[in-house]
Amino acid sequence: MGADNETKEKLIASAKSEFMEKGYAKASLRKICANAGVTTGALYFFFKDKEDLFRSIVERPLHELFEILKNHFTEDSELMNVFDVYVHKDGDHDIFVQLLIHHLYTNRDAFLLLLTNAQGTAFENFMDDIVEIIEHEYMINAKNMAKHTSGMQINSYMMHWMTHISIDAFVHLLTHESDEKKALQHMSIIMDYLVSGWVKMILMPEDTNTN
Amino acid sequence: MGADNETKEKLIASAKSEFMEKGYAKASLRKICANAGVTTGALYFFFKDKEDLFRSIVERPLHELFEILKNHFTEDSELMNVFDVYVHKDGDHDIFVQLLIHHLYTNRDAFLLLLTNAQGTAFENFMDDIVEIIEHEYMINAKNMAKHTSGMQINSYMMHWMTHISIDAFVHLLTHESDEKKALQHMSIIMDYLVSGWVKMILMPEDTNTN
Amino acid sequence: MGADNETKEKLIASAKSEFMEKGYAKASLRKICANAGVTTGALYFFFKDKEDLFRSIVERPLHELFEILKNHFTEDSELMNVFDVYVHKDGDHDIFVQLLIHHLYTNRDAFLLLLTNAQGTAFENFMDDIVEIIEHEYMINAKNMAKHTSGMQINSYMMHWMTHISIDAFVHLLTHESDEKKALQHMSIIMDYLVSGWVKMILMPEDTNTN
Amino acid sequence: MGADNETKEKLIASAKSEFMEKGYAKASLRKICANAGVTTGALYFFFKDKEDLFRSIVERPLHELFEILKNHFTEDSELMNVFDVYVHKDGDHDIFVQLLIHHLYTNRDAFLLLLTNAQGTAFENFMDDIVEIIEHEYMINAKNMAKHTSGMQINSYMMHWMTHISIDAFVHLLTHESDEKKALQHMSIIMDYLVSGWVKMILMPEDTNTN
DNA sequence: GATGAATGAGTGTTCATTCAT
DNA sequence: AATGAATGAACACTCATTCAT
Repeated sequence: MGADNETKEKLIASAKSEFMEKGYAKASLRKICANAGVTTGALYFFFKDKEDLFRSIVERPLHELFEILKNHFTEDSELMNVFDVYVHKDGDHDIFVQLLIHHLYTNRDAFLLLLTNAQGTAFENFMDDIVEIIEHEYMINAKNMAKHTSGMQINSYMMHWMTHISIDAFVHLLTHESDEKKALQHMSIIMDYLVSGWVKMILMPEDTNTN
Repeated sequence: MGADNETKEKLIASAKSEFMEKGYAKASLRKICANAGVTTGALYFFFKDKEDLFRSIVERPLHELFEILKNHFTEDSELMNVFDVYVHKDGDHDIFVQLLIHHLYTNRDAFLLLLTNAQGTAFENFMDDIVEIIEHEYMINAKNMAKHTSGMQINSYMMHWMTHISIDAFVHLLTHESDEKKALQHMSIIMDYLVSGWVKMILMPEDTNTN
Repeated sequence: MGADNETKEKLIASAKSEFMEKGYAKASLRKICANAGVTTGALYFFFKDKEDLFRSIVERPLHELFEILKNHFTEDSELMNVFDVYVHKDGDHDIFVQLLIHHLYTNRDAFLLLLTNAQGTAFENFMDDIVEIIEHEYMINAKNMAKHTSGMQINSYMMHWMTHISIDAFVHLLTHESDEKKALQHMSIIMDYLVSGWVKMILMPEDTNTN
Repeated sequence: MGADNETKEKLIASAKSEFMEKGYAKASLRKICANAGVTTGALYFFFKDKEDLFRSIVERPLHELFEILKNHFTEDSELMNVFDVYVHKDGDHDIFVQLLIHHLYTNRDAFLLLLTNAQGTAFENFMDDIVEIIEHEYMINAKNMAKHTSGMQINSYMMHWMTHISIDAFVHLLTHESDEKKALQHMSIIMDYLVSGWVKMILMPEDTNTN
């Protein structure tokens, strides 16, 4: 683990570019090996199979992403910010976003792979999974809000969509802006817009008719 | 002879579900034929090749979508609505959205295919293409706005992102809400939010430093 | 038979050019039908199978060729000309060659097909067959000659080769000279050369060692 | 590792006989593999594709043939022999023919493949190519001859035909005489006959009318 | 006479994977 | 730690042919 094998590194580098270029399903292990200058047998010494190779590329960045998310969401009352502009502790939230973006950009290859070339792997629904997790966290707070606002209930489609575009904002950044500094500037503007959305759209008048 | 061929219909139905399940690239023509209860040769009587089979499913709905877009965007000053809330002719725009959603929902299978399972076909960048077209239309008006607003210029990242989430709003609807009526209700809310975004985010202070 | 069917004619014309272009084996019945503007079923109304279609093109010219050869070789002592220059009745032989060439050129398509694109059909050894037939005729006379020339025997390899290049002279003509008149002029020169070969090379000293 | 691979040898042997029997186009890779006792995948480990397999069989013998031809034709004044019987250095020419025949017979399989079963490969016009090359060499000398013979010009059809049957003489040998020793004896006789043809037929009276 | 539809076996080729060495 | 060889199933696609209508 300390002295990582050179062949393994070459294989991973070669795999990254092949997966990026062709997508997981159409990527050829033969070509990955050929470009790494080794034979197919070598690959199978280091990796169980094709999927394991893919996993090896994205696993650590992904794990660390979940760590970052976990840390953020377990800080009490943290999520209130999102809905309650008055108590919006800008600093805290900004630090989280900054951390997130930094992590995404230092592992940009891996995340681009996950987001756009993972069809056929166990990670093919990566973005949906993240959305689901985040949405669940947000939901707790949304329910609190609804409880304190008479005659209003959660509009769950909007909950879902807002979560979706919130995550998607990061994805779009990663795929369209290669400079991390600019990415942060963009995200600052976008965050304000997203917060306004959370405030405006999450609640709707109670309606017994709505299924 | 008058009536459309039954085998062809069965093949298309079988293809739809195979493409949906596996994606274009991993879909097996053998399985499509087997599920349709015919041999592989039969498929090639009706379709030139795999891509032609895919195209047969999405072509007409796609063509009609472009017709709808073309009609909308060639109506003069139409696009001003998006930026200028005062002259927002709600009715007109609503009719357009209604038409669009109706078209998307009456051809839901085809559009889901196009949006999520077209990797490997000529349509694999379908959404990006649409975004590009729409963005180009919006850009004309954005430039007009910028001209009349001293000290401000277009923030092109926001232009792009707003276009992206505007289109994505329809995509999300299609993939998450199966009921057309509810889809319309959702979209009405979302549209207001999107308009607010166009107004707030498209322009930024002129800055000669920004590249 | 009198009023030959138009579709059949079109099929034959289309088949000719497809066979010519691709050779028998790689020719596609589908394409032949498509170019003739009919469906595959129509072809099978007129022809038993692929080989029958090919046969229909070459059969009559081939049959007539054999008639011409038969007529020529059953005229008594005819072949002596070839070996005995003193009794070489130039006129007769020239008329035969003229007739032969005329037949070959009026059915050039068919013979080119037979000679260069019949691989895979019953006619694939067409030229060898002709060589064998002619050689058999020549052999009778060669044996006569040998009988009257003491100490000499037939060199059967040369018999075969001379027959081969004699036939091949016509083939080369057909494939390299499109003008019938010039073909005749060439053949006149060639014939003299061939006759000299027959005279010089067919007999060799008797040798009991030769197997 | 040192010794050539056994499977590869078996595949080549199997391929030779399949190509010989069916011709290139109709030869089945599956049957070649089955007869070699391996699976189709194995073939693709050693050869890029069907054509590469064919090439592997004929490439070396073909290359060496061209070497032999090149060496022969770059010896100065060598070609004059063919036309000028007085300076005909029998010995030299005989050595060349001997070499040629030896090469053809030690690689008989490959050349039979090239000559009779290469339709569909890059080598399908092999004989025509050789004829063209040789004819070009001969033409240089023929033009010299014509220059020194007043009132005479080259009969280019005869040039071409003589080259053709000269090459064809070797082809006929290869296809009809399996014994190399006898082949040499035959060729000795044939060569004399061919030389007489070159002398007699290549020139014709100048005629401004001939196109 | 001819069509339109369908068959079923065949093609060359690529793939992820395995394993003795 | 890595190679070279081989597997066997799968792939998209083409073919000559058949046959009810």
